[in-house]
Parts: sequence; structure tokens; C-alpha cells
Amino acid sequence: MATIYDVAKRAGVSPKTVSRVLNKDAPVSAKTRDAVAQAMDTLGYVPSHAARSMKSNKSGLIGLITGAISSADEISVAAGLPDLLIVQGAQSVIERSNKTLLISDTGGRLDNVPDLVRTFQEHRVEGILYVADFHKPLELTLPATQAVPTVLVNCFDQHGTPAVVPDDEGGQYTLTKSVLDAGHRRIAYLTLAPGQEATRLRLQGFRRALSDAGIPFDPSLVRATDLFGTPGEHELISDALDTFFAGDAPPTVICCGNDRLAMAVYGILRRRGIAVPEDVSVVGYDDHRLISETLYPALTTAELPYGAMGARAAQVLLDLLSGTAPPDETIIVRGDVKHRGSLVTPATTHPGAVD
Amino acid sequence: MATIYDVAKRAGVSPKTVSRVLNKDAPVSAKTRDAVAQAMDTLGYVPSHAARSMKSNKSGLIGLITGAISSADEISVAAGLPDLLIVQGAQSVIERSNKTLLISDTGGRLDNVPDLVRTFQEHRVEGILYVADFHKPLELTLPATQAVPTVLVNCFDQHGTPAVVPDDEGGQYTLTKSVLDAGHRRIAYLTLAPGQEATRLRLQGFRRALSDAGIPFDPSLVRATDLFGTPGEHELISDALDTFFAGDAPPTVICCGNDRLAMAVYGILRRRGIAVPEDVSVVGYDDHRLISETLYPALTTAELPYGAMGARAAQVLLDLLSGTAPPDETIIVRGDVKHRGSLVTPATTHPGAVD
DNA sequence: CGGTGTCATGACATCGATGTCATAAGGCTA
DNA sequence: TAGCCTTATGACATCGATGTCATGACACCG
Repeated sequence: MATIYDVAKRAGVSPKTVSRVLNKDAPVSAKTRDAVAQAMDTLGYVPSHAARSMKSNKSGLIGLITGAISSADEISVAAGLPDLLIVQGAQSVIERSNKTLLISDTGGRLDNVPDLVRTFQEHRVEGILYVADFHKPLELTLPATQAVPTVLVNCFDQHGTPAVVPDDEGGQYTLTKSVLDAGHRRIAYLTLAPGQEATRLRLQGFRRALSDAGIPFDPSLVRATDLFGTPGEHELISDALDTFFAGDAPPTVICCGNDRLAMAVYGILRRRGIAVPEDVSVVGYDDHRLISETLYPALTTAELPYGAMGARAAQVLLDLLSGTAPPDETIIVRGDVKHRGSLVTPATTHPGAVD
Repeated sequence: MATIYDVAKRAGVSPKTVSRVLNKDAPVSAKTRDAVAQAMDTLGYVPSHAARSMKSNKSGLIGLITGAISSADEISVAAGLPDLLIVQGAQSVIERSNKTLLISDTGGRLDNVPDLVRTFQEHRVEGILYVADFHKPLELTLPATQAVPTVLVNCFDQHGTPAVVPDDEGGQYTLTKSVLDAGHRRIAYLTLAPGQEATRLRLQGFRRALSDAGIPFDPSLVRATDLFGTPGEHELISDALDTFFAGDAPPTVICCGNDRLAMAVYGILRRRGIAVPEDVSVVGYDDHRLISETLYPALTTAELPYGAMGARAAQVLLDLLSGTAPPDETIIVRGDVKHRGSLVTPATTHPGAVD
């Protein structure tokens, strides 16, 4: 690979002059500039990042740690929206700042993280984004990174590390409010697995919406049915639906913990001759577009704003690096409710329903 | 950040001795080694990749170009299996070779590629993987990369660049053979969009399987219905199914160009009271597990072996770098047929069917 | 016409690690 | 015991780019 010395020799100038042409940081006569440009061109010269970053002590690199890549078809996809969208959001922001994103994958094993961080340090990354596959407390102590600014995404810790998380409570609140506004009063809710951050927060939002509307919370209409796509899940959902519809005041809408569950619910309902949305409305969560837009009718769902979270986190990190941002803050990102065909008002479809 | 000089000073030795401890490439007395290790530890010393790669003229980096990240929720997901799985496969292999993968995203715009390649060259990547989002001819001429070995994945060019592609013909052949073996004779086929490599090759495989079984190809049972998830698609599929079932010899199985189409077909069939698989079997293509495993009944489908392709491509690249592999070769990767509940033999479910 | 800028350029040192060569202290062989 | 090898260590140059300082050539001012 050609070096700046090769270019200099070929153009008959000193390396420093070539450097000046490259960086446009000092006047160079037009003639010299052309000669240098010509030499760079014929030699296919590209400056060495290693040499530059050594001299400048700046790497221009941002490290991102994720399990998104290695787990793309495993639990995390089964569990919900691919966290890859977070990576995408971050990428788009970092790219525009003309830094380079170094993406490392945990391969699903957290004990890999220290190695990844070490590799990042070897590359002298200027900041680190740590992306979790779903909203949760940070599961490990990140190795002390000698003051490498770090931003957590989709997770949070106890030490005030800047974090960007989704507004699970508010999302479910707004979604439930849409359901209520459509006229529903008997609302079933198939939640995600117990113990998860999202499960807890969304249930809070759900109850707050009910309470705001003056509707009592009915525990018999709530069941946790998320088994991350493992075999027993289908039966679990079937059972829950059976129970819901066995009562004398069956629900007019099924809220699902995520779009994948909603997809399963579509199948089960249709198999029993219950039409969506004519007989019962269905809403999801995540706005996993592959599902929400392909299902028929298309799915009304709350957006889990992964892309926006990634972008926001990247921006926070860049701000930290430039000293523009306050260091310790947790940012909660809201998502929209996506209104589609699966949610209709029960009145129009159950004209004779007892009220 | 601490340097090797800082460590040397603290340990009371020369930098070169620290280097020897780091690389274990020359004998160092136990006492000195301990002192150095201690110093590295207290200072949190991590060697600089930039300085190392400058001296050794080796970067240990592999560049990967993809649109997978930026397009994760756009056309390419709508079109089929996320090409991110290719990235995952490559990542796992590269990681094991203790090189570092530098992933760059095109942001969906091909005119970004030259910039990405330039960035790669600045980092002196030792090889490049170019990943396409679906099987297609390479759409651009990669910038002359001064002998940086390159492997194409999911695409191919005319110049004998090493490439790794899926076995579309063989995959559809084997899948169709499974369908025939199950006893089906009237086989409908909703193909992907015309003009695509996959469409052409899979139709070839489909026809070869029919012909091997001595069944005449019936064009009235074949329709292109893939609009990449755009609005008109649902009607297009409905129409196709209407036409199929209007004839006097309706199909007993619907082969779908991908799993997403199969998902749409499930919905449409059920809406019309046609049960899957009791009344009609359905098979897909891709093995997009989020779909194939969540649908009920689970979907029989041909695996699009993206993970294996990525891994294979990475291995080929590493072999090229070590001089182990022949430089020019196109590798065709086979996928399995995944047998699940959506394909059953028509005889058991149509006991009264003519013939 | 000498002094003072500005422009255009180059020599040299430097960033952090490591390859090359030198050196000193022992231990072993002949 | 001289000669030689091995072990343990350091001095110095080097990788490629760039910051600092110096220099020569003009142009302009008084």
C-alpha cells in the first residue's frame, strides 16, 4: 500500500506538502496541488488511519456492544422486536458525525463482554454504546474503562450511567386509551413473562388507563402467556382465550404483550371461527412491521421505538464526547400508537351486545 | 491512556522488555515479568492497536459491507429473510480467527459503497465481505481495492470474484419433492417477483421436480404475487387463490415464494373457511423462524441458509488470506427442508377426493 | 532600497509499539 | 581458563502521518 512518502517522491515534493494537500490546512500552490493529486491518484493512495490516529491521539471510533447479530434468529427475535433496530438507529447518527462505528457481538454470552471491551480499548474507541436485547437492568458490571464515556441502551444500572430506555408504561397507557376510546370495556390482556421490566411497567400503564376511565381492573382477564416461542406456548394462549370466552362477559378485545403473541392469537381465534376484528379486536405491542403489516387485518399496536432509542443514545454519546451534554441522565423514549384494522369499536360489530 | 513507556517507567525496565512480556516472544525473568504485570495492572494499560498495526503492517481487520442494518425494517425484511443472518454467520467465524470485523452499512444507498470501501482502506482491512440483501447480480463495480481480497455473499459478478450464493434451484426442487412425496398432485405456486434470480431458479427447481415425477406443469397454477408487503399485495394473493380454487381441479397445496407470503395465505384461507392443513396444505420458503415457528400449524418450508452462507464466505476469505484457497470460485450452499405441520398428505384429509 | 509580511515549502521530531542489534552476566565445553 | 552459547535486558531505528519551526521568494510599505 502506497504511503505519503511514495506520493511525495512521485510528485517531487515533501511528505509534509502532501499532508497539506490532504488536509487543506495550509496554502499550497495550484500547480503543486495538482501534481500531488495526480500522484495520489495513480498510486491509489489512501492515508493510514493507524498513523493518523497515533499522531492525533484520536481514533474516531465508537464501540457498540450487542447480542443483536448473533441472536438474530434465537430467543431475542422470538421474544420480540429485533434489537438490531437499535443498532440501526445508532449507526445512522454515528455515520453522520463522521466517526466509525465498531460493532461487536457478544455471541449471546455475557462473559465475552470484557474481551470485547478490551478490543475496543486497543482501538482506543472514544465512547461505548451498550445495547441490551430487551428492557432490563444491566446484568453485569462493565469493566472499568478508564473514563471511556458509555451510554446504555434498553437497559440501566444503579450507578447513574446515562441510559436510554423505552417508555413501556406510557406506551401501554396510550395504547389502552385508544382501545378504551374505541368503546371497549371488557379488555383482556395477554402479558409478557412475569419478572420482566416491560411486563411490570406496561401492566402499570394498562391499569392506569383503566383507572383513568373509571373501569375496575379485572384480574381474570389478565394472563401471562409469553414463553418466547417455545412449544407449550400455543396451548397456553389457547387456554387463556378459552377462559376469557367462557365467562358470561367475554372480552371484546385482546391486548397482546407483543406482536408475535398477537399473530398467534389471530391463528387461534380464526380456527375457532371468531373473526378479527368483527367478533373481537386484537392489539399488539412492538410494531414489528413484518408482523403488524402482513397480518390481515393489519395490527393496531404500540410502537417500541428501537430505532429512535438507538439514534438518541448515539446522540447523547456524541454530546458527552463534545462536552455538550449532562453526564448522568436516563432518557425515556416514547413510541406512537399505530392504528390499523385490527381494532374497531365493538358497538358497530356487536349491534345486539348487552351493555 | 497509559503507554508502554509509562508501564516501563513504573516497572523500572525498558519499553522493549514490557513488549516482551506482552508478546511472550522472548525470555523474561520471573521477577521482571511480575513487576511489569503489576505495573500494567495498576495503570490499566492496554496496548494501542494503531501503533501495533503500524509497525506490523497488519490490521487484523475484515470489512463487511451490508445494507442489513439500515434496512432491517424496510423492504428487505418485507421481501424475505433478514440478510443480517449472513452477517451473524460471518461474525462467528471471523471472531474465532481472532480478527476483528468492521461492519459498515450502506444505509440502503449503493452510492455510499465507495466511501465505505475507502474507510476500510484507511483502516487497512485485510479482506472485504460484500453482502447483498437477496440473491442477485452485483449491482455495482466495487472500487478497485488494490488487491484487497473480496468475497461476495448472496450476489455474484461476471469477473470471477469468489462468491457464495444459496441453492435456490435445489432448495425448491427438494421442497417440491417433499410435497410430491406427501401425495400432492395439484400444486399451486405463488412465486416471488418476476426478474429476480430466486424466482427464476426456484421455478426451475419446481419444474424439474414435477417433471421428475411425471406431472405436467400447469401454468394456471402459478402466479407471481410478491409485492414486498406493499398494500395491493393482499388483494393480489386473494385473486390468485380465487382463481386457483375456481377451477374444477383445485390445488391441494399452496407453495409460497417465501414465509411472509405463506403467512398472508394462512390468513386469507382461514377467512374463507378453508382450514390449513386439513383442507389445503401450505409450504413456504426461507425458514424465517419468527414466522415458520409461530404460525399455527407451524410451516413446512425450505431453509434459506443465510447463516451458513455467511460462515462459509468468511471461511473462504480467511483461506484466501492465508493462501489456502483457490481464488476464483462460486460456492452454492444448500439448505434443508424443514418439515412442520402445514404439509400433510391430501389423501387423509380429502377422503372423498376424486382419483 | 531596506524592513516586514505573506506564501509556499521542507527538515525534523513525534505518536506507541516492536524489530534489530548490542551488551552483560553466567554457565558450559574443550 | 579461554571461547562460546544462552539468558536477560536495553539502545535505537522504524512504521506513516502530522505538528513545530525554519527558510527562501516575493510583494508591499515607507
